Amino acid sequence: MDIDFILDKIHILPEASKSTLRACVTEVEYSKGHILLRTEKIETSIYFIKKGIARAYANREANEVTFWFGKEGDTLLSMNSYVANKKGYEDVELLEDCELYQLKTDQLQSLFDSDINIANWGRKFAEKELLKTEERLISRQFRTATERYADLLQNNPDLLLRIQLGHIASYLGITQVSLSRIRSEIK
Amino acid sequence: MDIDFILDKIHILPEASKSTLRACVTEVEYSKGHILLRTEKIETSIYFIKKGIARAYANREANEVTFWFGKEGDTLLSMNSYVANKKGYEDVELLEDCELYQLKTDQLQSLFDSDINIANWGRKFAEKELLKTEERLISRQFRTATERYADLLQNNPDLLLRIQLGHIASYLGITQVSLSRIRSEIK
DNA sequence: GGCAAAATTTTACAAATGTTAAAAAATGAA
DNA sequence: TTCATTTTTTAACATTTGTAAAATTTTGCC
Repeated sequence: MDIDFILDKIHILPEASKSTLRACVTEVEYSKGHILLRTEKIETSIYFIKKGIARAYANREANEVTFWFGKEGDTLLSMNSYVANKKGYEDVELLEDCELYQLKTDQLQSLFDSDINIANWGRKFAEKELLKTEERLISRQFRTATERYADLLQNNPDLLLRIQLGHIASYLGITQVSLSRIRSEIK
Repeated sequence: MDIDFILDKIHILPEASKSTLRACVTEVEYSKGHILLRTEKIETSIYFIKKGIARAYANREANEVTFWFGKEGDTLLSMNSYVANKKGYEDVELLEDCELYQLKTDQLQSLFDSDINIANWGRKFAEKELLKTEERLISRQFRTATERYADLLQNNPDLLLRIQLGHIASYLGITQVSLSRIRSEIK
């Protein structure tokens, strides 16, 4: 997935500003299983996923809880590092070999102060992520695990094929045994 | 709670930009029980709460589910209207007589295009709301209803005194009967 | 293909939460 | 204060979801 496409999908940028922003982006590759972001670390980059999938999880006593999946075109970042310059609460693991666009946050921050188009691009980025996050919060409160699984099946069938069910169950907030029960009832 | 304090709490603004923004703000008052935002309506204003509390809820088949409380200093808006200019999924009811600062979103949008400081203020606003929303999402996934009640008791004890328990239970994602059980075990 | 390891499903039982209805307590208006 | 209304708690039972362990299926590698 092309970097121009990803940047414009967030918010259309005038060509001059887009060139400026694109000039800060570098490409990196990591293998499946690589831990890209680590809890307790202040991350200094954000990433756009060119190819591959990843999951964010946090440790809850003995077991880990997955709360985010990202795929091609999605943005991968520690929200706490990006917004508040604090340690994150999540690890991010690559679930496939990944190609990523990397952007240093300090460079982005100075562009925010000098280029109003990029400032508004950053605003739209946060706003769109906010809307997605609020929708997920509401979905979690409103819909049963069965309904949320059906949503996933409808809207992201590829994730179900690419990600193992233990992680999906954790993401849905249920045990793998419950997810198996749900799947056996649906089919 | 003063408008300057609320604006600066989001992101410090140079005095000139703050005056510009403040000039767009008007004060309004509504009584307890007033429905300020309505599902299925594209809202054209956002509000800052000077005094009072409110809740956002959506209808889930027969019963309504509360997913947000706001109090003094909080921002009250339909995220879907503000970000995507679409109908919201929530009603917002005032739970006390309220004094509000009102800001028309079309005025704010044009300030975003002309004043880089206000654009970055809007960016920080979205980013901070995003961080809060992500933390709530994770808390909902990680913590039991009992723990989330304890959090509320610790961080927002005033809400428990000001809001009836049926709404609190709905916000925590449990029935009022379960909340009563939790309360009887804690005390 | 065949084997070992990993992932998924199934089973049986335990624990937590929901439902419905009734009792008790708190609130507010005359 | 008193009474009616609303809110909160309690009780009994049904349903859902979790836990632990075993059985089955899938995956990856030689």
